[in-house]
Amino acid sequence: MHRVSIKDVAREAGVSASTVSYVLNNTPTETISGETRTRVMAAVRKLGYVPNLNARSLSSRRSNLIGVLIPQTEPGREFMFSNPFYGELLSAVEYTARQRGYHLLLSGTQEDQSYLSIARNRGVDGIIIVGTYPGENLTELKRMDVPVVLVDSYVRDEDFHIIGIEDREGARMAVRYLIGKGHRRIGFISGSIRENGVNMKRYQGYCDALQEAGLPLEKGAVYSGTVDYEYGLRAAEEYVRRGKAQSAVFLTADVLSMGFVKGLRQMGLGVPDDVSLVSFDDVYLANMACPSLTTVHQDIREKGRKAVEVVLEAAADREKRHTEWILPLRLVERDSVREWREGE
Amino acid sequence: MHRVSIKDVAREAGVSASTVSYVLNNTPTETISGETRTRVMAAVRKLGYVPNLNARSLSSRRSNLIGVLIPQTEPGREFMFSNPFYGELLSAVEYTARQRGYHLLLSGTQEDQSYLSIARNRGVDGIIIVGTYPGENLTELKRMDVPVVLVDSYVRDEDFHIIGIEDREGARMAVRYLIGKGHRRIGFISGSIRENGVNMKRYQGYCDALQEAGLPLEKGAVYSGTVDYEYGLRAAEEYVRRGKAQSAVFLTADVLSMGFVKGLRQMGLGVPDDVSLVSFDDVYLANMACPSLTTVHQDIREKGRKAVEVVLEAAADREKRHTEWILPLRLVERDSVREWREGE
DNA sequence: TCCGGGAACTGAAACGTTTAAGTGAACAGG
DNA sequence: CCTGTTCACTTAAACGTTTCAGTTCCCGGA
Repeated sequence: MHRVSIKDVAREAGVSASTVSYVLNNTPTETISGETRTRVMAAVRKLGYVPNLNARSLSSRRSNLIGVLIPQTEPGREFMFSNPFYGELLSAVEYTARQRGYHLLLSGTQEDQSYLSIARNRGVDGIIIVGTYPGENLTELKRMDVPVVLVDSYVRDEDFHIIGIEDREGARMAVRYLIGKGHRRIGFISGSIRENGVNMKRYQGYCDALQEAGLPLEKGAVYSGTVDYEYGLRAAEEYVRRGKAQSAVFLTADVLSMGFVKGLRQMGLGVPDDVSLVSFDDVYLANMACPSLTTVHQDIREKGRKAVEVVLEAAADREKRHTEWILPLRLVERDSVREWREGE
Repeated sequence: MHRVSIKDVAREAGVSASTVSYVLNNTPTETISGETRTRVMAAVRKLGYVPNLNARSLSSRRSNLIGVLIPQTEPGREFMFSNPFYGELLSAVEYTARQRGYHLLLSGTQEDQSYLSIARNRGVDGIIIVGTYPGENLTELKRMDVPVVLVDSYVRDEDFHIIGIEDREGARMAVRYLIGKGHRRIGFISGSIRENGVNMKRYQGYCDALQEAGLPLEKGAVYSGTVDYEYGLRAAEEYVRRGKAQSAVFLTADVLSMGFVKGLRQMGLGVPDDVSLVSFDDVYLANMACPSLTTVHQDIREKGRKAVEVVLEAAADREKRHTEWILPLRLVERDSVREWREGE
């Protein structure tokens, strides 16, 4: 079965292949007569022709393809979306890209290199990398001269575009809120706190808030593991084992909260009656949870949309090496915090 | 900046381009000497060469790309993953594909045609379509002579591969379970019940179970809308408005349950105290919910894995026009159902 | 009548691979 | 010494576009 190509259309319409190409890419209208144009389009329709995008990419060096790299949080674990945040972000990215006539080349990533060399040679027009990557790949990335947008990464580099949020400020906002509700001893639960990582930033915000309220920083109030439901469960156990010293907790992701709440419940404790908590992200889950979560809201759709816009702008104008977009945060009050009275 | 091509490697290694190609695709080892092989590999490494996959696809008519089409449930709504089921499925698909050396070309779909003509011309090696599509596209799909796997679709066609579950049987299992717990009046909440659709199948299962227990089918016990959290909320309101006639409810998706539970709670009703419910899918959310959901479990990872395997097998052997895989279901008992005593 | 110039195309090279077919050297068998 | 095989490559033709550089043709102006 012969796939119909541009030549078939040309023959059918009685013109050359290049004319067909010009019509299809509607080059400035003056150079092709209306009559030819309609004849070509008729042939296209009649034969059911659709261009071969591989050939187009090869020839034009544009692919209308955006590479998207999403972290696979644990090696060997299928569910890269163990945190629904990624699903929502991806969804927003896909939607925006599709509106603009782009498709997504999706790859999960463990912390291996392979994904890079692959993603690059599809000839993608740009790459959106979500999350945090070790620095050694970056030089490789630079070599390929393709616009790169780093979403939620701690890396700062003059050759990459950045989309992020005020992690530190957001965390401070959350903890300050708890303090405003009367809490004096506040825990911190997060993924692994690595130098310059997102969790580190949020930890700093946590410290900031305590400090400005003159509250002590307790070593035993900090829990650090992985960002998923299971760790939330474990953190709850640990919290009880350590003696339930804090009346409130700040968690760096909503999924963590989901696990934490569940873990507490299994041990007979309730939120917010026994422990208050505020978390981070405001994934749609946060509102579904019970209690619904008071959380630092970030606009995930906007983040995804922005990522696509930035990558496409940079693709159109390769002079743009570096832009930085820090999206605003706000606290959403729901039902996971209660007031704490002095001496309770 | 010149992208290094196979010719550069050839020059560097002092061989022809085709030799390089043969080495890279490691054709049967006898035909290339070990010495040449190492020299080529050295050149590849030295120059940092990586093949251009577009060119490769164009020439070899294989792309190592799988097209994945995920329904965007509502037009204009970014979150195609409003049902986390899709995220989990996609994740499993991506993981399996990556293991096999394939990448994913992702596109959301409204019920328009455009996505098809696009997906096809990337020269994907196969297409995985999730959910249900109107029939008119199918003839178009057939024309493109590419293996197609339909996941959770009602369409049966000798030219497509099918992966699904026993929807009807699963629903029956769920409702039978409720009956076993003593419930006599049981509601049904689902997305729109269209001819031959998944929801129709589950509705039939619901009817089966009632019938075999000699229970009447009540018109007012059926709620049909869209498969998302919001409709779950609205269904709860409607349930109360109609007089809370049923002591238990079967919902066709976990997200629906999430909304329903929340909606009830807002009106002062509790699950399972006032209403029992069992739902469908066993998305990871189902276990996080409170109460955790008794639900019909389907193995989403397995579904995704199978989809990739089938599509790749079919790509390797174009004689395989049609296979059908119906994955098993089982009921997972959690905390959303309580026993109902006669005359309560 | 000739010339210049624009409109409306066409020709052909290029994009970077794969792969069928071809080539030459080495070598074994007779 | 000739012939046939095998080994280890190389040649060149695709694959289906885009796009630069022509080429025709026609028309208006001098």
